[in-house]
Amino acid sequence: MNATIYEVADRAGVSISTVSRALRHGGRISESTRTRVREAAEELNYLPNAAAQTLAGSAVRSLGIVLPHVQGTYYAQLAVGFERRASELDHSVVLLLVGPDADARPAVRRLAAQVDGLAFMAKSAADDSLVAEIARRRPTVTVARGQLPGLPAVQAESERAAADLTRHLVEHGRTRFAFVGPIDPGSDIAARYAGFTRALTEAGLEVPPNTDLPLDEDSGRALAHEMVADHLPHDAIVCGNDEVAAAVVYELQELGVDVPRDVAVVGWDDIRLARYLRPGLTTVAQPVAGLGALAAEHLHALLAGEDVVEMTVLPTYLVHRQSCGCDAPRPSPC
Amino acid sequence: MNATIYEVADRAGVSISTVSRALRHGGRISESTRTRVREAAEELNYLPNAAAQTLAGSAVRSLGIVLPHVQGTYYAQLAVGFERRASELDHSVVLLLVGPDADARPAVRRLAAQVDGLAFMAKSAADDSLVAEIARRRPTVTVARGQLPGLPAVQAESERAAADLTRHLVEHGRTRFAFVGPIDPGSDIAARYAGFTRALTEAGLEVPPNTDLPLDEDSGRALAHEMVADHLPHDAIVCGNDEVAAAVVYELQELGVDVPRDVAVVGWDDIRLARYLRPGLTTVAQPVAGLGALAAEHLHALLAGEDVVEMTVLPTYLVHRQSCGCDAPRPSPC
DNA sequence: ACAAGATGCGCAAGCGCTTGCGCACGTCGA
DNA sequence: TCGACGTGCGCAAGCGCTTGCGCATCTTGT
Repeated sequence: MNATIYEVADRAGVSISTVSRALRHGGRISESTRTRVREAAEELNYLPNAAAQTLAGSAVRSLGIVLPHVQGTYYAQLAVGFERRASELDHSVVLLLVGPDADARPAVRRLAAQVDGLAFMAKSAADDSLVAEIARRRPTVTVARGQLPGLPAVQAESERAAADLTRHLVEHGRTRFAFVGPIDPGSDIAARYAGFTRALTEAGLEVPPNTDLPLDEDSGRALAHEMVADHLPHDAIVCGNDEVAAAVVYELQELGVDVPRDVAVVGWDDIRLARYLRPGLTTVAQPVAGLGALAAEHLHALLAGEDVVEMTVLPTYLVHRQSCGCDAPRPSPC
Repeated sequence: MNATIYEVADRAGVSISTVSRALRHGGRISESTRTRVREAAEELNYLPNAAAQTLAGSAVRSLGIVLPHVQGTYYAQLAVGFERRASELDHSVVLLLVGPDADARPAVRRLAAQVDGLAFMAKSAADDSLVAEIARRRPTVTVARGQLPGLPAVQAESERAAADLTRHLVEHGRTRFAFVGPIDPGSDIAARYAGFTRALTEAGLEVPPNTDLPLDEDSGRALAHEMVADHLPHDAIVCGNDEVAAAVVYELQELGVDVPRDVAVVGWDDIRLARYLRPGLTTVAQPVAGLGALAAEHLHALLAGEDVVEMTVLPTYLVHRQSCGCDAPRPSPC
């Protein structure tokens, strides 16, 4: 294991420069030498040391991606989209998951030392000051986490979709709303909450206080129980993601509440299983993998010295199923 | 951006050795010098070049993980489990996703050059010969993909759980079975199919031919339609994962079939949404993140020169919900 | 047959860092 | 007062590789 270029050179009876050239962009090497070198490399299980290659200037670029290690498919899709595009662009990707309570600083710094550019995804993984610190030393983009001055950001349209979604529920005759999700300023969810309140205000409805519940299934279950205990104070629940919405729906049903008749529930993300719930979950589809891919592209451009637009917003769209009160799947927004 | 240790040394008025020592395991440096160096580093936004550090012998170990870039939460959990443990053990993790038709070889080789050890997850990402080739040059473990001679493998118990699951359905009075999933020799799914056939044989029931359908939702939908067209040739469907099972259930219901009365359907993986389906999906829970974590641990041990047991099998357990015919959730296996 | 160019290869510098060794001081015990 | 240590730091080697440059050797045109 771990043969070096010297051993390969020895075995092939050439110099290390020849080995290097033979194994790479192959300029000016005779065919016979090249074969000899290749064979020697093969016999020794030679694998060039990537650190040395990098140091010596050959571009083995790698990109880092940091995200919270929460459950759910959202972050996974982000990572997948990023990796796919990064691979196509010939970058390798280093993955860093950050727990909610862990101190991200040392880990993120180590990552930054290791990669040529980084993408910070979602608010929770690293705070703004950390991101700004890193951005001073490496090309950096943010994804779905609001904008920092001077940094390219990519995110999905949220405010308008949330307003549309809320308006749709208003059109179904709903009047007593609740919103489930933690509202970090600058986050995606905050933008959705803004759209939510705007639509309600425009409809002349009361804007409920922000519940500020975390986005997990326990919240959903708890909310359902609370609602039933309070004799259904709401007739429409806008959830921060589909997992929570699923939990709310399920638990309401268990407690004998009819969804959507008594309470409409909508989610966000359009996870794959949203369509298999009964009622089908009305939700907002986001181009999650697209966000990841775009982040990779921006990093690539940044590394190539190109300028990158500061803010990219990808479109989202409503997916009407039944949990909002629609009878059947509809092909297009009402 | 990208200040070097030389510039820091200049600015602090010391030699590069002092900078290196001051910023690291700080042996034998006066406090005043150390502060001066730190300040200089800070002002220059200095980040040590990881490639150089690696080359010079300081252990910045990184582990690679290669998996198919299929949808679903299974691989995401594997990756998360791996990353968490690897981080704890002070390894960074490089992620490589391989498409089903893409040629994995060059990408995997590049990855191998870049990391100190690799984990291959699931059969589809890289074939045995590739894995064997890489294993000759780097410590390697396989996860949920069967065993290769000489390589540590970790996987979840499959055969027995599949047999238990099948037997459970037999106890519910089911007699006409089908199995959904591609049966690559040596794969997890193959082991499950083996358990499935064993249980049927032991029960004196007919073993259906292997449908060998891919594990996606289209397969599920197609199967449902086919079954209805054929007047329900099966009364129990054992699916290779929960996503397929969800699709089968949904589509059967759409076609007016009662699940589980007319047809029982069970899945595998216990994805989070399995419990929110109606009927709740009976399935097999696997310690997926645990598999990933274990792989990271094994790699860590291998790099430390320790021996690692060749095969580790993690326990799985049945999760009884209603889609098998059970009336209500049960706390423990029947 | 000979200069001019093409071809094949080796030399050596250098990428940014870590670390063993040794030198110059300062401190202490006798 | 002097030798024996301890402390703080610099020197320089070396990690494994890439690549510009230059030197032979071979090919080609005339």
